[in-house]
Parts: sequence; structure tokens; C-alpha cells
Amino acid sequence: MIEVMSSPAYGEPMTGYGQFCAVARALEVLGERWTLLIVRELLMGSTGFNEIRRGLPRIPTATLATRLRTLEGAGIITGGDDGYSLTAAGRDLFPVVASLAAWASQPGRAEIRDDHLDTAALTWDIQRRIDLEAIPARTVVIEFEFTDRPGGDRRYWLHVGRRRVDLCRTDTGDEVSVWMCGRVADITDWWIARKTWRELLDQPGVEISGDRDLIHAMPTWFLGYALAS
Amino acid sequence: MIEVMSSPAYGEPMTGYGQFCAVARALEVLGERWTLLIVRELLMGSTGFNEIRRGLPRIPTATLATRLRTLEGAGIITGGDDGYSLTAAGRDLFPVVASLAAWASQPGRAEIRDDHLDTAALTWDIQRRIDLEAIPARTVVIEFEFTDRPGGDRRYWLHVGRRRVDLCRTDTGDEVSVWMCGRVADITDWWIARKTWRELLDQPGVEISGDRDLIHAMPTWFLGYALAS
DNA sequence: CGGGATCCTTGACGATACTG
DNA sequence: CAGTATCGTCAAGGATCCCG
Repeated sequence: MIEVMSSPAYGEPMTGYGQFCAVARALEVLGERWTLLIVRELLMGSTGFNEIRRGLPRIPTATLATRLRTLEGAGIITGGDDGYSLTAAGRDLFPVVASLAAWASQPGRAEIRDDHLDTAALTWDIQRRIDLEAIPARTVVIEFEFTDRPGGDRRYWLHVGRRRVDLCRTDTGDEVSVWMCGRVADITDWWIARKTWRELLDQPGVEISGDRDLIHAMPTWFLGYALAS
Repeated sequence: MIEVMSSPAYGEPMTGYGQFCAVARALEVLGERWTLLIVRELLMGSTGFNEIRRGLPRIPTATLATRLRTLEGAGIITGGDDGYSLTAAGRDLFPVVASLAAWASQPGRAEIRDDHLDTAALTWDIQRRIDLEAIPARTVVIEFEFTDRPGGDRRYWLHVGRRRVDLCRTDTGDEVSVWMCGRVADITDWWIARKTWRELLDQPGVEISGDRDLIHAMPTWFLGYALAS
């Protein structure tokens, strides 16, 4: 048998695109499901396997493991003792991720639907975008309550201090300084800069209570969604 | 039955990512296999179904039909009597395509392998990047011969004139003014600007023969790969 | 010839359970 | 914490045929 065709045989998968075009070659590496979102997590500073999972609550562990190995093979990340980190080639993917975000952020492009709202992903993103410099000296506990969510996805406790930030899904018993209640959609809209802090407070169902001074200072603590336009 | 989980039931596909992140929302629309390459074809000026296919020789027709409908539903293209065309949202995808190309064009990122070389895709891209202004008044026929390819993929005839360009896979009998012979890899390297015209001519196995004056003028006719860095 | 629809096969993806 | 093992489903891929 002499194989003349360069196309794969029947039933054989065509993994690549068979194109010299740089877009096609890029997509052979980056185009698989989840891959660019994993890169986004690494760009945001995650390094550990489960740290990445917290940013991508719905990724199957097997898929994440496979993708990390593919990215390593492509020279985009390296895996060491202290977790995964981007290589120079990986850091250079920021413009790709940013241009996708910029496109989707325009009105009427890829509107936010209910199934995009996830309290775990949201609070995890908030947790890593806190301005430690702006936080008061003593550790503060902020309780988030998503009033349109059931038990497990409803309440989160954010422990913020000068040195570190911790996100908990259980009440540790530490005194809560500020409560923030509202629907996921409204708080998400504020986070991605589609609503200002004022507009958020004016939403029906949104309420912030607790220490007056802290509430006044709070808006400066949050850096907001990193890829907002 | 009360569905508490927002995750799909067993066996049901999880089409989305369940993320508010703009990157995830963009990829829900654009992240499927072939989609961004179809957008690239449209950005390059293709409008017809089979015109897109010529730029993507390996896409299954069923997949192309499905993708076009998805893109239409997402407001990225519109389908009319004179074929498909990009909407404003679609044209705004240029930075996404360009950033992917720029990333892959850097050395050591996504190297060109043998299975990326496709004479059909290459000649088709050459054909649409001809500077009609630079072409001589009379129609000229250029014959490409890829010396490392068998029968069907070996010879192409490019008929170029002030008004139009035609790419043929058969000899129409029209007098050939210039022959261009070489291996696919070398001619591709020239096309994507990894080799200059001079360097191409110096490659072993590359030969250009025919009308001296035309050969001298030729380099200015070709605009080169549109997404070269 | 442009623009598909249809049939069939395979493997990528997702869910769940289990392990060093 | 960081995966592997197993299994089920569905979409991608290839070939063929159809229609105006």
C-alpha cells in the first residue's frame, strides 16, 4: 500500500488543520476547549492544579491534566515543584486573551446569560483582585450573600488583611465586619465594571451593612475584573 | 423532580463554560474547531461557501455549513444572495485573528511542519494577494510546479491580468510566460516572509524561468501573506 | 458548479469513582 | 493535592449523494 494522499485515512482523526497560516498553527496548540481559559488563569497568577480548578469550576480534572501536559509540550508553561508557570511564549499570549475579552465586552456581542453566573468563579476572581495596600491594618471579614442562590452557592466569607486574602465557603466564626447581599447578576455587573459601586447600591435587593467606615472605604479595596474594557 | 444543580444532567453536553469572564463568553462563540479560520477567510475577502472551502481545503462541508449558521446566529456574519459577509462585530474580530497570527509567527512557537504544507491552500492565498495595479497590461500565465508533490497537487496555473486573477489546476493551453519550480516548503517560506525573493532564488531546487522582463518585475506583483509579522 | 444533506465511524469531552 | 481509571455520549471527520 502506498499512501499518496496527505489526508488521514478513513476514521483517522485530523488533529491539525493542514495549513501554513499562522492562525491555524496557533489554533492547533491553543484552539482546544478550555486551553485559553487555563492560560488566562495562569496569566492571572494561579500556579497550582487546584488553584486553576477554582478559577474554572466546571473543568473536568482529566481534561485539565491533559491540557497542562499539552501546554507544557508546546513550551507555553513549565511544571516545577512550586506548580506551573508561564514561559515567555506563554506570557506573550496576553494580547490574544485580551483581544478576545475586548471583543466580547462590546455590547451585543456575547451577552451574559444566567448560566454564565457562578458564585464560585466570581468570588474567586474577587479574592485575587484585592488591593492589599488599601486594606486596613486589622483583618476584616466580608460576608457575601447571593440572595438568589441556594445553600452551598449562597454564602462566602472573604477574610482580607495586609498580608493575605482568604476565601471561605464556611463560617469560621470570626466576626463579620461587612455584609454584602444581592443577586449574582448585579454583583457580577459591578465586578466587570458594567455598574459602578453607586449603581450597585441602588439596585433593588442589594444591601451592604456593617461598619460604616469600612463600607465607605471598601470600594477602593477591589481592583475589579482584570480584563474589563 | 427539582433541578438544583445548574450543571447539565449526565450525558448532556456542557456547551458553555459557565463563566462570566469575557474570554469564556467569546470562546463559547468562537472557540469551536474551524470557527476562527472561517472568520479569517471572510476577513480576507471570501464570500461564497466554496470560496471559503478553497481557503480551508480540509474542512468537511457539513462542518462549514454548521459553523456558518452558528456565526450567523451570533451576529458575526450575515448570509445574503451574494454570499456571506461579516457584520461590524465580525470585522472587529480582526485583532483576535491578528494577535493569534503574531503569536505563532515568533520563532519557536508553532513551527511549520510538513503536514502544514498544502499547495492548494498556498496557491489560493497567493491568488488573492496579487497587486492588480502592478500587473502588466496583457494577461500573464505563471505556472507553479511543486517538485516534491505528486500529480494532482504538483502544478498550478495562475492567470493574472489587470482585471482579474484565476487559479487553475489544469493546463488551459494558454501560453505560459513564467515557470516557478521548487519545493513547497521553500515557496511557503517566501510567501510568509521568512525568506526574501533573493533567498528563495538561492535555494537549491528553486528555479524561475521564462520571460526575463516579467521575472524581473514579478516580485512586486505579490503582496505576500496578509498576516505576516 | 455552488451549496448543501445524509450516513457512518471514531475519539474528544464530560461525569464519576478511585488512588499515591 | 494532583491526578488516573472507566465509561457514556456527541460532535468532528470522511465519503457519498442530492438539488437548483
